[in-house]
Order: sequence, then C-alpha cells, then structure tokens
Amino acid sequence: MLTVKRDVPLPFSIAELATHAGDDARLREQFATFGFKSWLRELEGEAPEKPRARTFAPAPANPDHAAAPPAEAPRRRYATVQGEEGLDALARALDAADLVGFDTETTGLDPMAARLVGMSFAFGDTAWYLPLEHAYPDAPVQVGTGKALARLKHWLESDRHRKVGQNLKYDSHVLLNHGVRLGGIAHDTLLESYVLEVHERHDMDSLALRHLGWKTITYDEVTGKGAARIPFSSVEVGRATEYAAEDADCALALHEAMAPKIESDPKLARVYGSIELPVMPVLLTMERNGVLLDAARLERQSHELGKTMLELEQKAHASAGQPFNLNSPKQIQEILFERLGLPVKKKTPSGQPSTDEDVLGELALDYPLPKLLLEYRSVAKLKSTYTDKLPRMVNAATGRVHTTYSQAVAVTGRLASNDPNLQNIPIRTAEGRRIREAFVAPPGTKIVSADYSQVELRIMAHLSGDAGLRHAFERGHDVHRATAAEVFGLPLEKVSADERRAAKSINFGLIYGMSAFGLAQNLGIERATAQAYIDSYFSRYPGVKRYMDETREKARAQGFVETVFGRRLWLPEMKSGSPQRRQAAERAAINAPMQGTAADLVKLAMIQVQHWLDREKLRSLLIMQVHDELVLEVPEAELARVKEKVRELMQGVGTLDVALVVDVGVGENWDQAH
DNA sequence: GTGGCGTCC
DNA sequence: CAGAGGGACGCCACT
Repeated sequence: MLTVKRDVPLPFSIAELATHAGDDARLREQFATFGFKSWLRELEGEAPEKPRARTFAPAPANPDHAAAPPAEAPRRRYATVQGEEGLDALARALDAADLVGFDTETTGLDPMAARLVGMSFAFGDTAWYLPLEHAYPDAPVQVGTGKALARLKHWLESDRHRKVGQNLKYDSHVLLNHGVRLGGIAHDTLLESYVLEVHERHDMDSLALRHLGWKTITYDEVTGKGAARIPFSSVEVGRATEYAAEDADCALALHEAMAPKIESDPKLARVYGSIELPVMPVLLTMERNGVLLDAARLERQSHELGKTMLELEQKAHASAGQPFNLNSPKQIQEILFERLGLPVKKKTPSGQPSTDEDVLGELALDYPLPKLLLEYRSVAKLKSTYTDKLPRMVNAATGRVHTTYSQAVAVTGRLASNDPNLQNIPIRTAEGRRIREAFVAPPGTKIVSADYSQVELRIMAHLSGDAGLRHAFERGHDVHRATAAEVFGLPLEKVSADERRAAKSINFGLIYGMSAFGLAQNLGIERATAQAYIDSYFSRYPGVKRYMDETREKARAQGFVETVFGRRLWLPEMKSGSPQRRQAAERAAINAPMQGTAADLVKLAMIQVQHWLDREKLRSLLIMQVHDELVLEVPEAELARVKEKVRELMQGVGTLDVALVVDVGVGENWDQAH
C-alpha cells in the first residue's frame, strides 16, 4: 500500500489550481479566479501575456569566474546601474523582460524595520545592481531610493512583470516598508528547494553550489561578521555589485535548474503551485497585521513573577545549605547528586545526571529541594521567555507584535514562528494562560480562534482506512474515550478518567511512533502493561497496524514518505548504519504523513480564508497560525459572518474519508477565545 | 557555539 | 544491554 491511498478531491478553486499547478500561464489565470484582490485589481482588463521562452544567447562568463570548472553553469555579467540615465534604461529594459531574478539589499534583517540600500535585477545576459543608499567617503552619487522607486514602482507592482527571488516574502516586506507592493511573484527559489529537497539546506549559497556548481560570495565575506561587521550601505559599490548582482543572477539560474524538476512531478507541482507559493503572501499579510499585546499587563506579571522567584531562590538556598545559581543545570546537578547524594534517575546524552522535569518530579516525592527547583523553573521560564520578552517585541510604529513565519524550516511542511515565536505561548497551566490574556482584541473587535479538532488522528483514520477509528469519528464520539472502550473492552459510558487518559496517550504515542517503554513512562505503568495496551489497540484497530507497517516499508523501499497532497519527505537515514538513527527515521516516517497532511490542510485553509476576506472586503484580520489553529481579529459587525465562514472554509478545505471538525471560540483575548 | 531544559502542536 | 516520542524556538549557563 502507498502512504497516500487516494488523491483528495479539493473544492472548486483549489482543484482548478491543483490540476494545472506548475504551468506559469495557468497559474496567473488561476490567481485571477482564486487569488487576492491585489492580483485581481492588476489583472482586470489585462489579457495575460504569454510567457516567452528565454531567447538570449548563453551569457558570457563573468571575468571573475573565468577559471570555473566546466560543470559550472554559465553566469551573467554583473554591472552597476549608474545615474538617472542608467535607471531609465533599466526601467525600460525591465518592462521588456520576461522573468527577472530580483533581490534587495537592506539595512537589517528585521522585516518590518529594514530599509532599502540597493536592488538587483537579472535578465538577458546581465545582472544589474542598482545602488541607492551607499554612504562612505567618496561614495558615488546615487539616484536614491525615492527616485528609483518612483521610476520602478509600476514594474515592481505589476503582476504581468514576473519576478523570481530567494525568499521574496522578505523583499516584499522591505518594499512595503517604502509603500511599494511587490507584484508578479512568479516563483521563489526558497520554496522550490523546500518542495523539491526538504531535507537539504535552502540558503542561497548552498543551493548555488548544489544546483549550479557556483561558489558564491557570502554576506559575511562582504560585510565582515561579529563586531567587525559593517552595514551594507558602507560596502563599496563595486564590491556590492559583485555580491548583489550575483544573488539576482543566482535566483534566476536556480529557478531554471529546479523548476523543470518540480514541473515534471505533478504532486510536487501541486504542493508548490497550490500551497507554498499562494500561502506566502498570506503569511506576509499576517506578519504585517501583527497582534495587539497588553504590554503593561505582561510587565505587571513580570514583576510578580520576579518576587516569586526571589522567594523560591531563598528557600532553595536554605534547603541546599548554600547559595547556587538555580538557572544552572550544572550547579543543580552538583548540589543534588554530589552534595546531597540524591539518587541519579537518568543521564543526559553527554553522560551527566539529568535534572529535567521528570527527574525532579520523581525526586520531589522524597525530598523538598527538587520541588522548589521545579516551581522556580516554571516561574523563571514564564518570566524570561514570555513576560519579559514579549513587551520588548512590540513594534514602535504599529504598537503590535509582528512574528516572522519561516516557511522552509520544518521538514514536515509545518510553519515555524520566530522573533517572537507565537507558536509556543503557554496554555497548559493556569499561570501560563495568563500570558494569553495579554494577546488582546482592540476596542470594537474580538479575537476569534478556530482550531481543527483531533486533526492528526483524523488523518490517521483516513490514511489507514481503519474501520473502527473511522467509525468513532463518524459517530462523533470522543475518540480517546472510544479508544479506551475498545482497548479495555468496556462500554463507552463505563470508561474511567484514568482509562481515557491512557487511551489518549496511546493515540498520541502512535502518531509519534512511541514504544511500549515510552508509553509506560508516560503513564507511570509497567512496561508489560503498556505493551498489553498497545497489543490490544492494534488488534482492535488492525488498519492502523497495517498502515504503520506499510509506511515503514515504503519509507525503506523508496526513501521517502508523502502527505495526502503529495508533499514528499526524504528520509536518507532509513538506510543509516546506526540502528538508533534508523529507528528515529522510522518514527519520522510514521509521523510525517500525518503532521504534514495537517500542515497542508491548514495552509490551504489560510489561503481560502484570506482570499475570502479580500473578496468580501472585510476588515477582519488573520493574525496567527499555530499549526492546527487560525487566530483572527474580527470587528464585532463581522463576527457572526466570519465565525461561520471560517469554520466552513476550514472544514471544507479537503475531503478526507473522515470529516474535519473545527471548533471556533470568541473572546476579548486569546485565552478567552479557546 | 553547544548542551540542557522547557514551551507549544 | 542501552535506548527506546514526531516537529519546532528560545532561554540560560558555560566554554
């Protein structure tokens, strides 16, 4: 059996997209029916221009790279755009160009704050660098950002003028910081690499070496690093041209190397063309929307947590009989296991006695100090990671917090969130949830949270086709309770809280490829008992067992597994000489189709929700994504409509053999919305 | 920069 | 016999 049993029929527009993904002309048409209002506006009354084949002759080699090995792909020549005449000539050449490699050079890496220093463009036989704001003694006179953007705005914003770049979400941010919307994003080499070779590195230097045989100039080489780093605006224009023009050249050349490989595989073309490329502008929008934070509230919490920490610290020092740093695992280890002689329960990978939560929890049953350490850790974590940090992340210009979603990091297809990470805000404990109370709705609006219920288990039911599991979902049963009833041979109403908890651990453990040992540890039971539970589970849900075995076998045989939509995860470690690595790869193989299919579904839902908000000209904002949850900021007048439609879109985004269920909550803040 | 730990789904 | 739970990010200590 294949991991993907059947292609999932998709609703109208997605299906349309999927069928023709990878075909540029079709993609543009699809955006006309499916895409965002910005695209619609640009496309109105304009017949899509047929993409021309590139007709220019092979580019002459850059003199700098004349000694390159024959395997190396040819490079364009690199040149600097000079003066207003140069700018004008560039603008006219761009209007006539088909697909242009595009890149920006900026003042920094914060997407919401970065300003332009220069831009580069690769087409024909040349990659041009347009310096804008270089400033150093005897720097050449430059046209400047204002004049350049005024002249190039039409090309930059035009959807008919197609661009390719590496992580154009970032360049889009930078241009938006100057009031210019980057249109015509035809391709992104970061996303191409992510879809094609998710297990590899996706930075441009690695891509260039791998696909083109190019040894590229690194940013560090141009600007220095650490304390010696200089701003890009201080880089001499000639040197900046070598670096920046190469990036644009590289983006176009990489696209030409990777696109045929994607287009020749309909599944990859679909993941790229119907999921990754269209979700990118949605992420851009969400990042710019940001979320309103009650910073004063968090600062008050910080103050209280600080007082609690001091109290706990004093008690811990008294209990230990000496002062020590409670934040240092090394010092804790010395105090607990050397000075006090407590039993070592577990060791870290480096052979040191572990002091993690499990260990301290076990020791806390018999000794006072470990309990204090647990309390201290919990409080210190909340303070340092959340209540101290988040208020400092508020953007002075917008008064909101703007995360960045990394679209090409997680090998399963999930997003990652950073600066700050909004995907690990506490929820489990009451003290932790107080942090969510600080994610607030502005006056006149509400926070709406919509999350998929048990989505990975539903996907497991779909992928495995297991009748029992599907049955439980079809009947709308509490799936953990239903599992408990099966495993323990009880009627549903006789299942105890402990039995349900055990079943929940089994369900999640299976998704992660957990062993009897892991389950035993998780539930605090004997390993043999845990094994009996698992055996019972597999005899009641034989389809799941079959799916697990077949997935392992498929991963071993072909070296990859797939999501329902055809996203491919390569698992080179399946053939590792190390049994440990091999088994880790097997667990990843089991988990990836479920985690990855969920990621695909949520991304498709995000595309549909943003499209609908645009089409209906609503003022509601998508503000966060937390893997199986979408969070919106919704004006009260739109509340009823948005709640209903978001649920409908999320539930209808893909048709699995098991229904998707979405829970929607509303509140003044993120905590209340759950 | 690495290791240990803890937060989320 | 050891190790035995998928995917992330980020804080702190320590080198």
